[in-house]
Amino acid sequence: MNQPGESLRDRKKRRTRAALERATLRLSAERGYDHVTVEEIAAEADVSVRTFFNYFASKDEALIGADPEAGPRMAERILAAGDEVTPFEAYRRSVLAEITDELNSARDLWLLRKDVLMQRPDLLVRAFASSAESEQLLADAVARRAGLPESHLYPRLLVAAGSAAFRCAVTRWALDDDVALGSLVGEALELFAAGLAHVPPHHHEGGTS
Amino acid sequence: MNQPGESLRDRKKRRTRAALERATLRLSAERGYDHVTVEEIAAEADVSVRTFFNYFASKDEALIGADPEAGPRMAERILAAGDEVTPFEAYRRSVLAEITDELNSARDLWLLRKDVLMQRPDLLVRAFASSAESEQLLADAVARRAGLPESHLYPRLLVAAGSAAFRCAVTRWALDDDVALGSLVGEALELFAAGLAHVPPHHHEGGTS
DNA sequence: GGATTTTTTTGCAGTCACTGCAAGTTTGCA
DNA sequence: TGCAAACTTGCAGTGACTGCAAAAAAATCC
Repeated sequence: MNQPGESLRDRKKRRTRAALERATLRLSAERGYDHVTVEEIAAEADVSVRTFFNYFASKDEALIGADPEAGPRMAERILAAGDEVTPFEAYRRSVLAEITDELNSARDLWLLRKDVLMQRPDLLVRAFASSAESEQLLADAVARRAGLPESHLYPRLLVAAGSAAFRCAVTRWALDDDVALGSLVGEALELFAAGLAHVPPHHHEGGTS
Repeated sequence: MNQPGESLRDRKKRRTRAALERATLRLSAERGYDHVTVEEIAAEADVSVRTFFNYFASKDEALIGADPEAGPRMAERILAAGDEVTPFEAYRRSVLAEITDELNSARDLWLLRKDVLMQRPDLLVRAFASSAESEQLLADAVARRAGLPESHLYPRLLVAAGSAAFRCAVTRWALDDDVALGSLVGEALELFAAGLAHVPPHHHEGGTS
């Protein structure tokens, strides 16, 4: 009894993971991240505390809810991009694709996340810290794609810039959501592409660019 | 009894802080960051555990040993820069100045730090997370300097890029220290200045590409 | 269907980071 | 010298996180 797509086991795991993520966000948005214990989260999701830690290495990780497959998926996309695009472009597309998918499939979670981050902007930085291994994976992919040695700064820097772009975009987005998160990430990457040396013009007011 | 420079109290505080920082690094380099307890660090520095936490908000923070005055100092420098330089240039100079000073006054600590980070590269990201408030301060300074509204992405992005540059430079530096850390940070900032859109050439002699 | 093997969940005991509070101690200042 | 402010300390407590071994559930085999 093993469907090609998903076994009962896999389905249950997905559901548990999702429940824990949602519980973390719901409770944190409601009464503040550090007024919520893992015990309460686990209770809300109807599993034991120990199970929480089988799914997430830390409370922070549950907050950002990083998909463990996202890293490999993005690396895949970077390497699969045709030779006609630059490494930067390949990376940019993989980031934007990932974010678009994520937002489409879990918009409600991001709204909760926004509430939490508005209360404590520093949590975003902390939560991102857990994605360190993932960064290494992506940097290697970029290096391969760009034909650079592993020791070169560029791949690491590009990936770190992507992280930073996302982080800043979310921070900005949490302030007021006139603009779509996806657009903000795109805008940030655009600034990195063009170079930070020149100050961008500031075409503001509700421009949903 | 109050010298213009430093009171007895100030001197003692500096010494205690330095002792704690050094103890954290020495023990961590020797037997690994998470095989060292705060209790041991405090003992090595001859203070109580409680005092450790009066100086550092977390064990991570002691590892990076961020100078609490560094943020304000850099912000100061950014705002003080003459009008003939761009905001980017003002920021770059403040970063490089800070790093040069830091390396000159605490090179030995950075060598210990290198040992620790070689064992666990992810610690760097985590340690940087504690500098979130400082980032806000710098971003505000950049925004003022560039005449941009606080909501604009650019200032935040520039500061985040600076963090990333430093982070990547240290990571690279920890691999092999043929190159000075200062130069690597400079190089990284250069890449950001020029824009990540084009792949940098890799001027390498032993090119095992 | 039932036996067995593999995976997942759980409870439990323990470690350790970190916090608030209420002394105790040291330094600054008049 | 004596008082006030700043710093240190111990203590008790909370809560994140871990390893381990047993229970429960699901996939596999006959």
